[in-house]
Amino acid sequence: MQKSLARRMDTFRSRCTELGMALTHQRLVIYEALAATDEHPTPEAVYERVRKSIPSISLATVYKNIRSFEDAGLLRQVNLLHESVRLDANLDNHHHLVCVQCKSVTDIPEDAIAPVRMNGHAPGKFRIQRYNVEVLGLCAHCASARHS
Amino acid sequence: MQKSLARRMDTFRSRCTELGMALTHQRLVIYEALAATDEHPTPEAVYERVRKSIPSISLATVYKNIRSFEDAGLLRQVNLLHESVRLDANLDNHHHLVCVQCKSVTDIPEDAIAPVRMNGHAPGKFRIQRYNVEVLGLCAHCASARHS
DNA sequence: ATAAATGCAAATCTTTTGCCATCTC
DNA sequence: GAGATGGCAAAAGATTTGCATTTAT
Repeated sequence: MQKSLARRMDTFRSRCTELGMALTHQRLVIYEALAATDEHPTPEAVYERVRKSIPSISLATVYKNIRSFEDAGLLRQVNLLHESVRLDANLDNHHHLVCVQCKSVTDIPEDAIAPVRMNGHAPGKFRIQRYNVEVLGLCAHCASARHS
Repeated sequence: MQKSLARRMDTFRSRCTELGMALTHQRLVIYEALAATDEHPTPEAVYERVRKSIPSISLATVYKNIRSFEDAGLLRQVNLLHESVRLDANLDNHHHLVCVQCKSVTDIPEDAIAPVRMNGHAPGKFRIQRYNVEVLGLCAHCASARHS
């Protein structure tokens, strides 16, 4: 079951208090816009939505808060993994090891991972073509740096 | 086994010819820079590398060619999935259905997918934290639009 | 010779920053 | 009232575009 909007807002409020983040009107509206949808909006899209209730809000404020929410663990980027576009000339099907710390990306062959399968029914009428697995964790280097 | 650089360059040449793309010096050098590494460089990084052999090359040329290579299926973005940053307030562990056509992203609960496991040994000394699965394919809407 | 590709500069888009006014605690 | 936050405008970055020149076929 998905967490209800009300519960998410509660979590939001407590976490803000916990971190000493002021509960401003704009913050509440921005977070609600995010928590109320599962459409993975862009910052721009969030801005447009929030503008409906706070026409004077600034795009910079939206960006600043998105940042704060990420830092607070209240938000994730769908691709939190790489700071910018990354390219890959390896056309063989493969998966990635992504270091959550240094953001390095390492290819792993497709067969290094047990075949992924949906449990039961495919959701909706989605026509599956392939699976992309990102293995998140700490690379050897970052893992050992932790011991310092 | 990974395809050798030489083989990749062969594929590159044939595909270019096939598509009527001129085999310019810059193109060869750019593609080689990409094919010779698995470091997932940014466009900027590619530019810097290519500049070593063609100091006069323009960043715009690098961008233009990256585009062409993607279109030609000679290159993939690691996150080919979304055109820009996408946000997600759903903090529960979950996976994504990504429509390769309309780029829509839909959450699916973690347990909709059979637990992912590495076959045998974890590569290197990578310390695995969690798995992120992207199920790529066509959403119901785009799948049906195909029949037109 | 023709069509495509390059290089350059300017344009566009996205995201961040600095600073003062304002608001929360 | 002190410190955090918002708004605005400017800055910084990333990517694209237009156009004249050069290059591949």
